[in-house]
Amino acid sequence: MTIPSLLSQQLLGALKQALGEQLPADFMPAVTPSQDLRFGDYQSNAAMMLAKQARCNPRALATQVVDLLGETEMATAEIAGPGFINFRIKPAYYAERMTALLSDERLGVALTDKPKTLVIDFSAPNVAKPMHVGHIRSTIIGDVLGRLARFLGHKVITDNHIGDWGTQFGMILWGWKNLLDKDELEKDPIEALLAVYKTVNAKCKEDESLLPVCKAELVKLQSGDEENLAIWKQCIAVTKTGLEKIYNQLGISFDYWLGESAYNDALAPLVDDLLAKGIARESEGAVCVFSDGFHKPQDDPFLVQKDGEWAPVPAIIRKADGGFLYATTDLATLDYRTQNFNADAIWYVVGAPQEKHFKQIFDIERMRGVTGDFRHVAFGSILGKDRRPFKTRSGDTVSLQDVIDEAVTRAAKVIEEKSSDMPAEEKALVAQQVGIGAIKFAELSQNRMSDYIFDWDKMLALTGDTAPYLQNSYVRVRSIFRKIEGAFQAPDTLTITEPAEIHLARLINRYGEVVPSTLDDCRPNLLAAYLYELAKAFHSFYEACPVLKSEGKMRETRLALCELTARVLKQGMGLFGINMPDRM
RNA sequence: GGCCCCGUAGUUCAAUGGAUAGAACGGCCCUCUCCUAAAGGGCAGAUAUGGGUUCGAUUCCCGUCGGGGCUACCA
Repeated sequence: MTIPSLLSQQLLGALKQALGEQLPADFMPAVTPSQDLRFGDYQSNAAMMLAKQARCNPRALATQVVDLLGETEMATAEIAGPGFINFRIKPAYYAERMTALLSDERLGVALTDKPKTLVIDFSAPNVAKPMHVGHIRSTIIGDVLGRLARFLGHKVITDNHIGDWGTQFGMILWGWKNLLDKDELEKDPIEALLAVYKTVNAKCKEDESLLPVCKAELVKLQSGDEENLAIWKQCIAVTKTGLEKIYNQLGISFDYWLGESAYNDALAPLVDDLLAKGIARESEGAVCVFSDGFHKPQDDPFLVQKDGEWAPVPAIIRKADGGFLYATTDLATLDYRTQNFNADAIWYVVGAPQEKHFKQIFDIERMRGVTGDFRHVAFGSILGKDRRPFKTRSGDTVSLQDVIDEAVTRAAKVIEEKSSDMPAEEKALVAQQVGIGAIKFAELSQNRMSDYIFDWDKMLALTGDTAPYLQNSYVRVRSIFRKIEGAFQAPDTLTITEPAEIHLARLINRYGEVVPSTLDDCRPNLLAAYLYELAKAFHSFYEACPVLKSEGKMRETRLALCELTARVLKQGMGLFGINMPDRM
């Protein structure tokens, strides 16, 4: 059990005594880490909240509660300000918990008591288009949510819902037959396909007669033409190979690659079913789902205000020409996941602009009586220097492979400067770990909802609040352990006294609180901030408290602090899919 | 027009309604005969604007200004 939950229980007991009947039945006092260490380790504002309801003086209530709490083995409570109850944890208590952590593989992170079957839908690039920086957010955040959920005991299914059935195939098919450079296809398949697509796209703009020809190719594909199907399959195959290459470099993998095309056969019956149930109806030739009036107009994803009136914005699930859309596929995909995977939670890691789309999808499920923890884990846009979103349609953005290459190159350069004597093979490996780590950490340390401006130097920075900073603290620990004789022996007791030791102990003990809360709100930046703080505390400790030169209990304690710091850093960064090198 | 997101140091980002708003980069000043200086210690510097709710507001509510997104047959 974490320290704040223990404190919360103690506090509840004291509040019950103090307030008796006046305490609300299901009240659980919040105990949170203090923002400023001058106010102790943890604080609660429960007295201020309750005093209002009970109509008493908050400071008086807090004083009464603090008297009841008294001093425990764990902490001393004190009152401050308008009625804060501050808890100061005793170093000996931290020490005691740490000896337990030394033999705990989970380092204090409890398994969830409500395991879910969770499908995470992320990355989802399009076939025949290379991944660009815009795919970074979904890919990295989705992967991390999967790792976190698994670690916490959920059954996780990751699914790459690739765009393999879009209208772009009309142009690609025509281009494949008329323009494709077979040599280029050998060398860099995705680039070759992209080039074809771009060329055809340009040609269509010049020559209006071409577009219908491309559309005809698409229709042929969709009606099962063998030649076109064969080409289409090849496009998917080469794209997948290219994508795998990038995912491998990033250390990311998927349980399934169920693209849009996997749901083709389900679309027509789905629309028929929605029509039969009266959830969808025809309008202007298309089949649409309209508002059922469940929500207030301003919260209704099927309504928009126009000229002072609420006008319908239906979800179209079948076009007037009979074609199906994004929404149709997503509904069919959701059905598949709930039925075949028995998913009770489905999280979509998709950009914020699609918020309305998902609100509609989830609302249609509500109308159909399908329930579950369906979430749109949205994130902000990556902007160009002009503060406008990168244009993905025109294709002139930075490719993900270029970002990776540049990151590794930059890391390699620093390694060459700092550790020129390292074997070449290790240099290459460390450059990979540092470079990729830098990219991932730059993404994960940001609030996922914020837009950010793409900047090479920021994304690939190797100093400051970055992965290499954390990796370096790990490296420093490993370096210490290389210098002691024999393996690390966990001592039975620890004695922490120095401020730097206490602070490090405080943060190590907090790991078990941070990991679950990071998943609760799908906010990797909480864990990133914690890990950075831990690394920072370690670097300070490292400067202030010599380990190898100390003796006896002090040395044992410091070695244990080093060991636990390293374990937390390694495991925490592992949850981010970032590797920690032993040397750098 | 309506709905959603956003506006914090020179720059890029943090902050479940909490106390003196944190970092990083950049700038200035210190620390390597000492476990990896990819480090540590210090200085300067910010909540767009006007109201409201609250013991307390960067956070919640209303208005103004500014940026972005969405707003029926693309994904």
